[in-house]
Amino acid sequence: MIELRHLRYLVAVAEEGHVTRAAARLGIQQPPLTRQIHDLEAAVGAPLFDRTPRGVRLTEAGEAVVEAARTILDQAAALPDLAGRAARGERGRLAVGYTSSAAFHPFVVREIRAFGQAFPGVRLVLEEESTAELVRDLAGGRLDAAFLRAPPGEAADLRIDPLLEEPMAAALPAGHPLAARTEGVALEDLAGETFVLYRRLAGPGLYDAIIAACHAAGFSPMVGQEAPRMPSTLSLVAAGLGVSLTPASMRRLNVEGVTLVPLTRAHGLAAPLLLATRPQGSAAAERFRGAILAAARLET
Amino acid sequence: MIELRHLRYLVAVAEEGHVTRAAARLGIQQPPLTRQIHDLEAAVGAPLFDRTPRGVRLTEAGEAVVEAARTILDQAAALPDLAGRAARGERGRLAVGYTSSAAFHPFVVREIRAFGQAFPGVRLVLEEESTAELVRDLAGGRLDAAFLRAPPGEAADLRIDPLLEEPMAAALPAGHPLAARTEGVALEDLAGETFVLYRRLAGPGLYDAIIAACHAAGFSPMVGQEAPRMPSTLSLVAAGLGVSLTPASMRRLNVEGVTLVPLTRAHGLAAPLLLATRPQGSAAAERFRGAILAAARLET
DNA sequence: TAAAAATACTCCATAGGTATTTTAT
DNA sequence: ATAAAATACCTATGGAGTATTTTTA
Repeated sequence: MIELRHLRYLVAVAEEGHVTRAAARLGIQQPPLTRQIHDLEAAVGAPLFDRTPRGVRLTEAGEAVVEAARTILDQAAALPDLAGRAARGERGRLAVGYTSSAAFHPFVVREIRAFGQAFPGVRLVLEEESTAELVRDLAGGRLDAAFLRAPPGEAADLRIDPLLEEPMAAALPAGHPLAARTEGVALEDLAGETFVLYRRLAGPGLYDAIIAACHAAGFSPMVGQEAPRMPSTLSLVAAGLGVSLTPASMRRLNVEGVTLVPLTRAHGLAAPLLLATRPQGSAAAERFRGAILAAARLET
Repeated sequence: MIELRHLRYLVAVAEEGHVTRAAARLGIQQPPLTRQIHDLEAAVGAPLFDRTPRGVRLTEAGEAVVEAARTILDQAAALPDLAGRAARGERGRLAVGYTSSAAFHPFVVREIRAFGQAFPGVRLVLEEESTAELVRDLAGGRLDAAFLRAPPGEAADLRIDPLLEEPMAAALPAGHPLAARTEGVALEDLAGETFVLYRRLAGPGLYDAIIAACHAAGFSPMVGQEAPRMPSTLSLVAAGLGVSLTPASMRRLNVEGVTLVPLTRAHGLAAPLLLATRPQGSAAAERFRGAILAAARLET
């Protein structure tokens, strides 16, 4: 059975061109070294050295094997470093998910990119999914981290870290009388409007927060249409089916026929950005969480 | 010190997810296997497995190391095959030289290409040099084989194998009266012409053979110009400085202003093609020589 | 509590050491 | 004649075996 020891000895003898000198360099005696070289020759099935009275010289088979042995030894020598970097989360795979509404948040985009550049050894896998799917995939281990807009209900023991509180904006059809009010509209101004809302599939979220804020503003919103995803909400607004309330960062979507106006007097309504991770996640996941939390702290 | 044994054991445990089962598969007992895995973890500086009451599971460091270990083990397992193929001359480096006049011989071109395709593991290095340089480089070990046009003098114990006898052709300037004689010219027809000859730097060769053939044909050629390389000979003919005699395969050069006409009645004048090799050359060189000699035997 | 890994020790195979012979120039 | 590799034989390190304890879901 070939061992790395054989390869180390082979390389030493090849470099010295001399079994006795190589033995000295290896800190062993000549006879055992000779024996190991013979064992290796038997294992590879070909003579590796031509013996001369002044030393030894590599055969062609020897040349080929030494070359291969060097790369093998280098790879083996790199194992501790490799293991250390994997353990420190500097390499591996990191699957990050986000809801459609988080996808347009500049913070999310910027920080994912920054992490990828800081740790090129980590292969980033990105998934845009619904909140329910994100939670399921996190619990199932298919995701390591997810950016959410609202805390999932009694979610399978996930760590939820609040990152940012983003102001809301009113999404109005282009021709709407309030669309010209670039300085902002108050929530009260929308009383009497028909609302198009993003309907989360599981647990309380933005939907309920909006209803509650409207009540705080003194009216009960009329909900005309529910959309399964945040971007479709804006499409429905563009189609004139009503107005909506979205995180301000949705401005990035630039949907034609929709104007986003800042929401003044929001009655506590805001769009939180959350990071969900599994407790004791992978090292890369821990590193990611640390980087994201630090960035969020800087942001506020 | 990490040995391949450690890596073999690591892979087995990783595949079984179970130290005891892996030990059975490896034909050893569980405690020594546990010990070897611990030794590897110490050498690598990171835990490779998470221990559970139902077995073990790779850590991220473990994943990374197992992946690297697999490629290392594959490379080590390939060593015997590698050595065997190197010993049989199916891989390595082969430096082949040829004189400028052999470079245009279809046999040389074809057989070098055929060898390269038959043994893709052999890196072919080609050199076009003067005969003297070829002989020197062969002796110095910088070349493994060389195609020559004439045997070198008392050359440093090289093996010389005659390959082919190629007919000669008369190289005439385009406007020359004999250039129209496509059926061929006799050597005698060239009596009285001025000759441009390829002057070999060392030893007797084509030059002397031509002089001798002319004498046999009953005249003493007038040598007007000597060229250092076969192709330049044709340039000088094109420039109208005389006629020349070259191997028929020089037709391939297609020098403008020069017509090559077959030489009938050559008085024994022919251009031999020779292969020079070192005795006890490399395995690849021996293989090459064998292939070339076999091809030459088929040719005639 | 049960299955598996870890520990403690014992043994022996083999890497390595010592002495000497053989080989090739 | 000489330097180096090969052979013969011995020693002892450490890989493997046996028995037992510890761990954790």
